[in-house]
Amino acid sequence: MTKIRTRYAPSPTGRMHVGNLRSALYEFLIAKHDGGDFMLRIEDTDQERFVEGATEIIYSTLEKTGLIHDEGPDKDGGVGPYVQSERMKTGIYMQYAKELVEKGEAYYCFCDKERLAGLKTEVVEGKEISIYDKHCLSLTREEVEANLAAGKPFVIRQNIPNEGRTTFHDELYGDITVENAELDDMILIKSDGYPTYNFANVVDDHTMNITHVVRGNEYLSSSPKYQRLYDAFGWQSPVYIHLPLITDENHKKLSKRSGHSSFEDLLEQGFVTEAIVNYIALLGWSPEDNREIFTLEELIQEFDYHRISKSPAVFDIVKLRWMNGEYIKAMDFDLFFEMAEPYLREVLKKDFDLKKIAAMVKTRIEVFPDIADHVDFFEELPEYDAAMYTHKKMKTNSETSLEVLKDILPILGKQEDYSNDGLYETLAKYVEEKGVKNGYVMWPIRTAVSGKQMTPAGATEIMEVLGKEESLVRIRKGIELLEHAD
RNA sequence: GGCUCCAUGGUCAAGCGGUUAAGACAUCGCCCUUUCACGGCGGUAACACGGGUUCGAUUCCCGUUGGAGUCACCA
Repeated sequence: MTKIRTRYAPSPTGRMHVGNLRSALYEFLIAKHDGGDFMLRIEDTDQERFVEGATEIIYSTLEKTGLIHDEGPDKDGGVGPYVQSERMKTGIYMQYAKELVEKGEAYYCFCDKERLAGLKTEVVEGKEISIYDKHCLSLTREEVEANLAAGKPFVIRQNIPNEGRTTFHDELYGDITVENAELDDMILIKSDGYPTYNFANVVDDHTMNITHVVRGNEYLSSSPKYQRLYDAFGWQSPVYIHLPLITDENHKKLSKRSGHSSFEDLLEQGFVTEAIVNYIALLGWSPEDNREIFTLEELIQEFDYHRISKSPAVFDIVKLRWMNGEYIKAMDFDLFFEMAEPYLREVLKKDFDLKKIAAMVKTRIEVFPDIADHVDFFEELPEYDAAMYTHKKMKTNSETSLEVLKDILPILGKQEDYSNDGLYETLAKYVEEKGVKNGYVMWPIRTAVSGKQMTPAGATEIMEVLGKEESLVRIRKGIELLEHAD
């Protein structure tokens, strides 16, 4: 059995879409699970769509996610990716295209844009399709030579007969057959001399000895054309694995409009790389057991492409959030603090013990930006309503709270030890003397020092962070508020 | 519209002829608790429809319906 060789073949047109990231991940996993090789090939044959810096985004994304390619032309002493515009310089694509022309499997076409536009037909409102009419196929060899000699712009088209049918095999979807008449004579070489994606893809996959072509199933319908290309060359076609689409909540192909369609979007929204990779791995694939949390290493171990699903999967940001929360909870504290600090500093300008606050918040957030809502009250006591002092279960209301706060104010005023433990001890004593439930006194205090319905910690922990002075100020404010209630 | 693919709860999904049809997210309730969250326990919720095949269909076949993808000198 030969080694599995897969490739990720993105075009540098912007940020890395999660659909593409998943393709890259599966291509990587399929190869690695089998001890094979994973290649990277930059498909930059479209000069118009090329986006400055997009190639760098691809590199950095793959590096961050750990999807490191194995092989490629030497570049600065390292393993570079294959780059089509570089390969183009060797004339490889044109050479192969001409081979097909010789075989009668392709032909020169000199039709201009206007003529092509005339071929378009509107099939349903707003949608138009165009099938080339093989006009230039009838050109004689002499006519072609003459046109070429005259420097007339040309493209090279694949010659697909109008008769018969073409079948290809997909590992997941099985045999798929289409009528040749349904297939358009697609362009192989563009008038600027560059190959089209379709053609470069076939030539490169073959010359790079790719054994498993893994791609999104939006390519399913053009695969018969690829198959005909392999057949025309007399090449053995690779194993095809078409991946189910990732859709948005409306079951449409995930697009930029969803706002979280790219890896970079997700990072900016406070997701961690490992959680993103983990979640994406599970969109369209599931392990034999019910496990959901996987490291990349574990995925390599478990990934069996036969278990890839055939139906599209909705990208569920809510579940990703949950998973991200799991990763944050499991994260080493120092690393967590490093990542959380910028978010903390954004809302906390005063001199707080950020580590203590970070620890409070670690198990309660799903993504880093959640931090702000949890901790903003430390910076400044928010406006709040006296009704907040009423808690059914704690059996508290404005009156009981006022009484407790008034009782406790002098006690806390004398208190020197403002550590969580020290404060708790003092308050516990008061609770005991009074013969009430913990919450009966903790609730009003917590409310007074935070002004919030929910906080990341209890009353004493909050006071510890706030310090004596600020704690007392806030309790006095609470008393004032309650006295002027009604 | 042609062609192609897909079809188990709201979402991700297990299942591959006989099951009380798993599990996770979300949702709801209870417990825990110095509030909320975390955690624990439990509940609601699914085989699109119609024909076959079979002793028996969620599972196999056909059709219907529904959804998606695709139909460029873009990838």
